Amino acid sequence: MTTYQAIELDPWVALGDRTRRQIFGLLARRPRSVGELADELPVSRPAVSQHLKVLKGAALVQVRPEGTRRIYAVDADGLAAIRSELETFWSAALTNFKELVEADEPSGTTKEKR
Amino acid sequence: MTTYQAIELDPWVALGDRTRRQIFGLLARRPRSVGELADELPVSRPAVSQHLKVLKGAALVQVRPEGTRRIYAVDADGLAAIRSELETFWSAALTNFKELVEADEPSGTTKEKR
DNA sequence: ACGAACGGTAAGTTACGACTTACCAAGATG
DNA sequence: CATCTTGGTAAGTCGTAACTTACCGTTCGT
Repeated sequence: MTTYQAIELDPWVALGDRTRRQIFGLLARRPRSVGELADELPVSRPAVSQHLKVLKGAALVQVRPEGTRRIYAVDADGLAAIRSELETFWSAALTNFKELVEADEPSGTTKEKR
Repeated sequence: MTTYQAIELDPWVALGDRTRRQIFGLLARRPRSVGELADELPVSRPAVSQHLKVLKGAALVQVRPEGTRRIYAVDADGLAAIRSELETFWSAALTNFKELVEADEPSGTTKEKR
């Protein structure tokens, strides 16, 4: 229990790692086996395995057994989840900007003095 | 030179941290000073300062001096950047899914979700 | 000018994430 | 069955991110 063996359900944390984002990018292109991924990355196969575990814990990828191989693919639902969370930030920020532009706000929600 | 004082330009890494995502979420709602942020978070003010430095390095926030206070706000461009990167994953995955669906129709390979 | 408010930086501690190698389990293949 | 392939897991090392407290520079108020 030294590493990210523990359940990691935060997709942001999962994609926060460069290597995992690379893996995710490769899988977005097309599903691949663990070995295939490792071949295209500068890390060992076990490392890829561990990263996949995190991505899977974050519901960003899915596995499909195929003989002795495990074919990984991106999980559309998980991707949609983090996407919508980003949209939340986005719309909140946009709303905020609009209020700033309008500059004079009757409602007391915007003004804050301290 | 102990911490994230170094330039951090990766927005994914920046948002990978829970506290920073909280800060970012607060700023998305409305701009705030460092002290205001620290008041709403379970960490010290210097910690907030350090997180803001990372977010700024990732071009996710902007600063505006106002007296002795520094008003931080989300940077629309930075947010747009990470947003479009996510869209890249999204469209790639969608294309991939379509290919998969179109690919195996004849054989006994049926629908499989999750 | 003095002190308080505000915030950035330094320095140091601590926890944990990202690797590695070694080993083990399970399915294909002869 | 023996063995090769494929991958997940264990154990351990190492670097660094996320905190803390202490300190310092600025700007405002009196």
